[in-house]
Amino acid sequence: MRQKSTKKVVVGMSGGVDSSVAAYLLKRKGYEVIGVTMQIWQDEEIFRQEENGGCCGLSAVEDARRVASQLGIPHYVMNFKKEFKERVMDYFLSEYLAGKTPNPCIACNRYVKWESLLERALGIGADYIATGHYARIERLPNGRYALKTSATAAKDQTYALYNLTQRQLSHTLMPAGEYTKEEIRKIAEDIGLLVARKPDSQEICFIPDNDYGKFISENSSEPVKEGNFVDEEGNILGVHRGIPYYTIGQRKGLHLSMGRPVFVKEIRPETNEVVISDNESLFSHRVEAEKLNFMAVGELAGEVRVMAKIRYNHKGASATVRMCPEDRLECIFDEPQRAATPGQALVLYQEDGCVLGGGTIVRNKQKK
RNA sequence: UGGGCUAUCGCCAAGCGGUAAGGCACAGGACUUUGACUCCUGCAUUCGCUGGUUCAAAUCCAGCUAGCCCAG
Repeated sequence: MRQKSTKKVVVGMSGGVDSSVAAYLLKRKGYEVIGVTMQIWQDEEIFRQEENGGCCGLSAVEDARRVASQLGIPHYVMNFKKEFKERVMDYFLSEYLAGKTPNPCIACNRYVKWESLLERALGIGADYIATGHYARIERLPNGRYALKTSATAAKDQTYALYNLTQRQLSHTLMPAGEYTKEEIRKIAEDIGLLVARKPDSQEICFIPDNDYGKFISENSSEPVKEGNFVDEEGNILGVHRGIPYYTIGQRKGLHLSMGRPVFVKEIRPETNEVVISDNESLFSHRVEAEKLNFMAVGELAGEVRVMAKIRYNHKGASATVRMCPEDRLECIFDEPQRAATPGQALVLYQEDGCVLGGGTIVRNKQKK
């Protein structure tokens, strides 16, 4: 008798298991669920039929539609290609050309899913949007909303969501965060979802062959130019294929036979140089971040002890953070971390597993 | 055109008469729902070329070729 006003939820359905089960769980809880699949980059014209027997983009829509029908919920396809192109792909290209290493999933979450999709959902009268992300949303005693690591530490996606605002969080549901991946698949099996066994997605969706360099060369307005590999003393070691082909810490694909493994230490877009070093000199205690977003707190006061991640697959390491000039944040790790990379996100966690906040890693000032 | 040295996988490099180490690079796979990293597997029937000695040669001998060095 409690649900006289049923809440309406738009679930972003990718056609995968997680979002499919998320839709199911919400429906079971009594929400009015609407399935929406976002059309973001898929270009129906150019999918390779011979090789795969079908385009992943189209099958995503198809899968989502069939799941929705199985669940008995309406399903719509919404076009977000423009938003995706501008906020994710263009950003991706310009960052790489600037010698940085962006995380497009974070941009996509922030701008496409939680800006465009959320606003459109609210526009059609929904109270929330929901996704299949493995994360939980909590209302803290201080009144703020914060993401909390999912029930499974092994499958936690809060890192890619640190940028969400309070308003966005207050209109978001993430039912998958209460379960482990295994449990989600089990649920899918139990209710007979045809996507139960569908493999997890991987790699960046708009670069199916995973060849970043090629994608950037073909899609950027600026030419990708060869340049020099240099060592830390400035000696020229060889010729590189163009800055977008490299990222900090990278070993493979350098084609440098030095007799010992060597890695990318630094990328210098000003001189089009890629600096090479050994593994040891990739470690550093200090990471600086900008474009901050705070979640569990409104602002950072003084020094705060946190667990910090510098990449998606980072287990996290304890550190102390504090604000520094120009709205930047300084993070000093107890133990030096390997290959902190400009463009990647620095995400901070409190002891309770809530996301304190995060930002984008900037180039460390060279201290001579 | 006198002397000396060296020629082993793309690079470096073991081997010294008994039937081709290793490292780097590279390729494939695993891991990973960003890039990386990491891990696993693969990678010279052949040792500059041509002959010779030997049961047996990358290993010894001769010639040739190439490179380096010293003399010129």
